[in-house]
Amino acid sequence: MTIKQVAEQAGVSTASVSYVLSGRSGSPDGNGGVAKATAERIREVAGRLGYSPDRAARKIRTGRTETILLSLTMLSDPWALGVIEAVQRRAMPLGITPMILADADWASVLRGHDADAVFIDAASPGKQPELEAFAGQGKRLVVFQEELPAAGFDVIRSLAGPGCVLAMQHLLGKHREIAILTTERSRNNSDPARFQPYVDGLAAAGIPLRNNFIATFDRSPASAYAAAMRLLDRADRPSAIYATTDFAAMSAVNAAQRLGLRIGTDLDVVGVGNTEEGERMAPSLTSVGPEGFFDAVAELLVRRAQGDDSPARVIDFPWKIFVRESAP
Amino acid sequence: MTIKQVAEQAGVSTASVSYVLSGRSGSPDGNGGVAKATAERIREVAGRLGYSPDRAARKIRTGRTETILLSLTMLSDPWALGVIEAVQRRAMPLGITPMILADADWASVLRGHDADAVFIDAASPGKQPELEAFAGQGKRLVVFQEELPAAGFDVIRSLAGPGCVLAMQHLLGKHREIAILTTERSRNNSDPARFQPYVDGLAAAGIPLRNNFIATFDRSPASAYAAAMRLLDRADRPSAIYATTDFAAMSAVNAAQRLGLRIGTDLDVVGVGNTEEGERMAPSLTSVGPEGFFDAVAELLVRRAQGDDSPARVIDFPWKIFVRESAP
DNA sequence: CTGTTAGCGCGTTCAC
DNA sequence: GTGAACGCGCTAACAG
Repeated sequence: MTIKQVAEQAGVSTASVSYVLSGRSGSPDGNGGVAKATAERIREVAGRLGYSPDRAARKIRTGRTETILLSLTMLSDPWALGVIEAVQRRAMPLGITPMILADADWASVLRGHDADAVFIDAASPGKQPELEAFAGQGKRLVVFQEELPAAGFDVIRSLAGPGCVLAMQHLLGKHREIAILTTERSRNNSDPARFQPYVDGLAAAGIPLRNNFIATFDRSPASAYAAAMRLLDRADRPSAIYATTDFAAMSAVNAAQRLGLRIGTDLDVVGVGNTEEGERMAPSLTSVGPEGFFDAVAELLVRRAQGDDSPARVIDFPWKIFVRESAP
Repeated sequence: MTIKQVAEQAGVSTASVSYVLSGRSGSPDGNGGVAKATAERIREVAGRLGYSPDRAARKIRTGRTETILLSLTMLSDPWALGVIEAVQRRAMPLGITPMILADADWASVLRGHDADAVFIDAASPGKQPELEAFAGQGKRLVVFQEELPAAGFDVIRSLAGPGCVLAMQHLLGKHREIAILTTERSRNNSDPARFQPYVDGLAAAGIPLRNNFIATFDRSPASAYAAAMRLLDRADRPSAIYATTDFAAMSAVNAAQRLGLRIGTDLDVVGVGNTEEGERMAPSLTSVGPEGFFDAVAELLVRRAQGDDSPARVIDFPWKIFVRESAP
């Protein structure tokens, strides 16, 4: 089905078909200077033949793909679902399709695939040159990262640092045996916002750092569960766990329950991210997080996808603590 | 960065650049009849300029996008993650990028976006004409569905029916108060494979069907959780729950635990799908499911994406029951 | 006001 | 190793 076949069937030129179906240019009736009757006939034929323009061909001329790419590292994380859902809701009504790239190397994919806007949820600060290069090629990026400047691409961040301080303060009000469940990356301080508050919080309370109270996991729920088990399945287990993501906190709760520990009594757990899933689980999860974050991401992406050319910005979100059953 | 700029810089024609960089056609050295030295120079220039071909332009000529589209209805379902992970693993090494379409109307997206192969995880039988139309346009579809014939598109199914019979038999060995947690769609018998075994199983055991032992949920985990609560939070609660997905079963376990019920003692829960998450949760989930399913899906998709033109097939997977703690 | 002609953009590939 | 046509849709310029 090409535009040419539609034009033939309708007895007009391809130009007329294009004008009518893309609704661009010319008169405000949306027919681009084509008589109403003709426009109607064209639409009828296009409908009958099931024609719809080849996006690739269109892209070559217009530079637009009507697409937003979401590069998400950990799809199993409710955080990712939050992003997807918000973007979906905002973009679909405008005819923009959100495509998800799971846990892949965004750099290599971005090289070839062109979306009108791209969201990247995990870029180490070292990738800044690469990101700048893409931005220089005219790709519109929105990067979720806590340390990068807005060097040609938007940076959206949510100040996890102060938020995590709140989480630790909450636990320190009742506990001294506090373990941390975090990612390897975080632990190496390539992402200090979530790890440092643990160290500083203990130090401020005069509690020494214990190596066997530090457990790390990689991106799979399985490994978070195993890491939590390592912390809990022994005599000198901690009385509280500070988990650097909600999903890890949920795994910790599962592990604790498996061991017969009562959450909120034998063990307090605090997560980071304040996801809906955490709020809903039993027991509900105490967590720190931003408010309105997903909608802001969606809003920004859609604006950029529609060609907003204003200077790149850094957008911050304040965090607060949501106290629930897992750490009363 | 276009092919023309690379050609200029290297002092050759665009044809030579294309031959070298796409590695197609002609001589087996992969240079398409371009001298080694020239090929080297071209590669060097392309690398220096950071060139990479525009996929849209390439698609217009070759008809290939090097892309597989996965239309997945419920990303939060571990089942979806299983599909993604398997396809990722199989496709990436071949330079094929899997793109995910979350919970969207595949029909409208498919109209415009062209992937080399498309996986659709939820198509009601009524959509057959639409699917056939797409297949007729040369789109390669793989549909996960239990009733459709292979009408121009591949159908992969896993005989949930017999599997669910196993699940019910397992519960009927110990219980008479068995509730079902299922989707609205399933209940209307638009997907009888998972619902009918419940009805038939009870009938065969001479147990009357009770309307208040039937609870339905839609695609969100929240609603599965709420549905489970409706079943459990009352005096005449069932002693076992047959959930038509693993993710619903997990929600039921959470709900039961919140109510203080002991899983495997006060309440048995069986899921459908046999997901890794279910296996890992505490208590581990008894479930029925196929073996090797994800890899088969990935294998088929990749073959189709690479142009396999053999007749469309229906592929079946036998199911078995995996007995674990949630229903010993 | 209605419609067409023709060239563009980019990578591929046939014929020389 | 190259020239040039090709595929598809968009749109400026032009003609009735």
